[in-house]
Amino acid sequence: MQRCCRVIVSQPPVLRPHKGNRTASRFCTAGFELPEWFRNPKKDCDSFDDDDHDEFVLPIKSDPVEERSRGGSSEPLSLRPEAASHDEAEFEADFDEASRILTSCFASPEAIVIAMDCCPVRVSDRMVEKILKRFSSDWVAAFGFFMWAGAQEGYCHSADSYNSMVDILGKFKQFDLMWGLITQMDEIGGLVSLATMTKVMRRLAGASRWTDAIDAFNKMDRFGVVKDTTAMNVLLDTLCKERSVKRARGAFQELRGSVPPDESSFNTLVHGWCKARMMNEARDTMKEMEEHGFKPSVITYTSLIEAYCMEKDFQTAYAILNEMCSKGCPPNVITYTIVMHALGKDGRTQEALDIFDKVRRDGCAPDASFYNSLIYILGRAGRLEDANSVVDKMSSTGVPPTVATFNTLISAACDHSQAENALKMLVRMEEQSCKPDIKTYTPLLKLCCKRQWIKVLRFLICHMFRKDITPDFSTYTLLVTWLCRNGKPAQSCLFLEEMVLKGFTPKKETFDLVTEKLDKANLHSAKKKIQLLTLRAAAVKHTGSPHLNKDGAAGQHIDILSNACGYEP
DNA sequence: TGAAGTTTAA
Repeated sequence: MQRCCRVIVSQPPVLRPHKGNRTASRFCTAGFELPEWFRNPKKDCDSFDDDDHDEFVLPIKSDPVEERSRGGSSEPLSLRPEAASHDEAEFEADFDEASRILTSCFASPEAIVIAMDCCPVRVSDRMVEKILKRFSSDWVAAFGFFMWAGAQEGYCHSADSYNSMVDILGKFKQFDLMWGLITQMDEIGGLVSLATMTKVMRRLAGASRWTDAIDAFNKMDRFGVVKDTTAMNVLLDTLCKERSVKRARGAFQELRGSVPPDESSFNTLVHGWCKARMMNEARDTMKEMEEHGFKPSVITYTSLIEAYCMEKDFQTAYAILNEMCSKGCPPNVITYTIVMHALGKDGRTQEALDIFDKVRRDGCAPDASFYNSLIYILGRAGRLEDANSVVDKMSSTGVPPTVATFNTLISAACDHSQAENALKMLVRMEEQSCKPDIKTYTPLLKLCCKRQWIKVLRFLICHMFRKDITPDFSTYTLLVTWLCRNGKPAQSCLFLEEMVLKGFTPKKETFDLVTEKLDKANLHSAKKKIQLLTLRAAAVKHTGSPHLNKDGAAGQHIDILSNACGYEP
């Protein structure tokens, strides 16, 4: 029913059964294995004392994060703040238990339903929401749990839970299952809303199924969702954001007779043209907007300015700024952020800082994004001290730093090889109860891969999991490619396999790179596995499932994959 | 996430 394959990455393969986990068999090789907490994050990190060659030592003895991760301090390893009550403790225990089961490799959502049936987890809306969030990058786990929960007595999924599930299935292009769920929501009655259809349209368009997205809009009244201006604007925005402004225009022309456009409809289209750098069309849409009695607003002009900034045509951008002032439509903090940021990115640091002064002179209140952009510019110019002092300035002016503030500082520190400062920032985030996201970790992970700091890499992945953050497609790609480029092809393989197991389809270049490096390192059996993994990835793309299925091609490849390495599934 | 702006990144 369940099985799990590991890539064997060295010669000869050393088969080491996984200690203490009944559900996931795991095999590894000398030197490196994906740590236990990679699969089962709630377990302690116990693998820091591996004998990796690792030049980097975490710098500060008193670093609370490090101490905790080693599990060696007097402070107990706490995965979360003290449970507030008995109920809370029970909830957390249930969550851990469900996570433990779902972290194993399962053949299908149905297999998860069977496994979950033996587990005394109490279902609630909150539990479902939390599990779906935690497993939002593993649709089989998420959907298996969702189905199991929905079958529990006395529990019915909320509209929000359905919407989250719809979104996850859409993200992994499981459109048949997604529509099945919509039908179910409709049959229960009244659960399909514009929020649901928004997710459907965005996921379809995101998968380049623009026509399907338009069809979804057209048939949404069948589910009781009104095709009004708001709904039309969602469709237009979706098509524009997903690289099809021309289809947006087409849909707009078709719908405008029955659905009255508003200012947003036009601004969405103008922004779409600007994003596509089709400035004539953008200006035409602005004219049309005026014909409909809507005056171009600060949003409209800002879209234009952004497009010219992207083209590095600062001359025109400045001209529009002046035009705005003369038309009585002054730029706001967003407009200035765009201009300042583009200047900074283009290396015109002083000009960018002049904008900062202008904003202060104009009495336009900077917000967090504006400050974050300033931090980015200073960091990029190597002025890390100044960048750090902006944070103090923010706090003193009542604009608290955000995740992006810290992420930007971490990224700047990493870019300037200040790993210690970057890691300290991670601690500071914790102190300030600022929840990291995936972007917090990417620069750090990249730096570790570049420097071959395998232990720190593990530490970070452990840290991520404690925060309920799982690698996404680009993080996996980053790990695989950077480890590979920096003399760690074997380790890179493990992440590549993990990636495929999670249902991501790596790019061909990623496979090619890994194969080439394995070849050079004479890791023949690993290369063979990667080639089989390529087939598996192709099967995933074809069947949409990374997991075994009764008749699908993926299943066969797994068998080959297992047999080829000489261990039992 | 979603009518405009900030952090990663090939």
